[in-house]
Amino acid sequence: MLQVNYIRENRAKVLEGLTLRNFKQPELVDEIIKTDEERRQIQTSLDNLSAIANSSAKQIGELMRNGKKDEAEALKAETTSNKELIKNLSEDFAAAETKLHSLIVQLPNLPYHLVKAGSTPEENEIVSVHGEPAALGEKALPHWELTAKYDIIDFELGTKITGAGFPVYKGKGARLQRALINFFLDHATAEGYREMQVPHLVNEASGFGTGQLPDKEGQMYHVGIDGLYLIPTAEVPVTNLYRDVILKEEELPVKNTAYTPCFRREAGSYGAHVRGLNRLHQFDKVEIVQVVHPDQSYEVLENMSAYVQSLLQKLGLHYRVLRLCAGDMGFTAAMTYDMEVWSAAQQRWLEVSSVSNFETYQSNRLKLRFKGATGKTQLAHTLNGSALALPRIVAAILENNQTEKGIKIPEALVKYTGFEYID
RNA sequence: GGAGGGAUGCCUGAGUGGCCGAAAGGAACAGUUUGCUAAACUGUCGUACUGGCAACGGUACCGAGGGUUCGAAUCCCUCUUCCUCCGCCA
Repeated sequence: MLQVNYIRENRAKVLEGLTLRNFKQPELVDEIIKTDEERRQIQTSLDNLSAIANSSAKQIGELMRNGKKDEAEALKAETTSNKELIKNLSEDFAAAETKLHSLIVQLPNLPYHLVKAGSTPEENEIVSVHGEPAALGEKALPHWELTAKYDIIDFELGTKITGAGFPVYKGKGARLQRALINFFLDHATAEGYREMQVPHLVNEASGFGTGQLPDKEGQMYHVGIDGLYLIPTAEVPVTNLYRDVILKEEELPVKNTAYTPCFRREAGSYGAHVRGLNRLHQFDKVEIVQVVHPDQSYEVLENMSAYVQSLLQKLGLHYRVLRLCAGDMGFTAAMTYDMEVWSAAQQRWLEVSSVSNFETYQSNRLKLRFKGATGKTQLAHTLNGSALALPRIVAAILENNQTEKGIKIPEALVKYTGFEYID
């Protein structure tokens, strides 16, 4: 959520940023400024009236203590008339705040200056490409055939238990999942992230804090009876750990990592592109999250990107790094790098990680601040990234590493799987 | 699930209708003193909105939301959460 004061003082910049994003309702900005103006006017009147009421109440107390009952009663009568006014103004004030909030929540984050205009995935910038595509013969199979061939992932079985998009991992398939989770977690820990285990269901306040609510309401599974949501990513619980927290400056940067399953409704996406492991309703992911000093957040973003890339390199995957264009970025991000691995059998790039700097967009919602040497509290910057999301990594490993002898497990992973081939 | 007891500032903890944005102690920070460390002494020490060029003010907040009252940390209602006991259970 953008800060009202910032919007008020930087109207032109805000509009410019929104335009870059192709934001459809720039008129919201002026509406926000206008509502804020009203809000402040009401507050001024309300504060003045309250000040009078407070001093009257004090006087009445004074008079009572001195036994001047008549005078006290007279003053009481006078004050009563103010009450109605204060009550009305308070209601107006609350209404203005609610309105302001509901408006400001509709504005996405502003893109960082390096982010280019654009609205479609095709307009994303390719920052770099690493490795070579695996050279596969004519007989190369897509992963959904490989998983059936080696009986390691069962999509139909999952359908019976739950529905489409909830696969069952079997034997070496299950073991591969566990190996990847440990591999990612071990590396994150070595990189200085603290491993956390967090709830997989979150309340509404948490959903709001990281920006899933109210924007992406329909993307999350909702446990209505308890008012809870299944997490679409560990970002939600891990970042919300710091909701309503004022950190000491020396506690920064905060670096946490967590493995969680992720649940996404993915309403309305069907077809060839979502076959197999390409898009699931439940999948596993290791996430890295940082809370940092505003001066450092872009440096940290680069570090996180480099870290994620180091994982892809260790797994021997051909990948590329994209800087998302303004219109393709998530609502809450100021800058995002996507990492995509090459799926040799499908002949397409698969997104396996998204690393973003949210600047103060989340921290403003979360009230996540730090107190600096000057004693001033200010909003921290938050960042997070997948490191990594499993299904598409699995898809790429299966497809790119298929051989006559079976699926060859990447060298770095063998000590985690305990086997070299899936056959 | 049932019964009872709590929730106050960074921490401990006082406060049961006005003089309380909140005692006291501790921690932390700054300074004085000191050969160094320690101790002692002095000062600072919540958040947010808002008025003002500033100096300096105003308002709100004592788990959350409502209510009573001229006036609420204090009384009433609802909710959340923690603790103790009972029941159930991985």
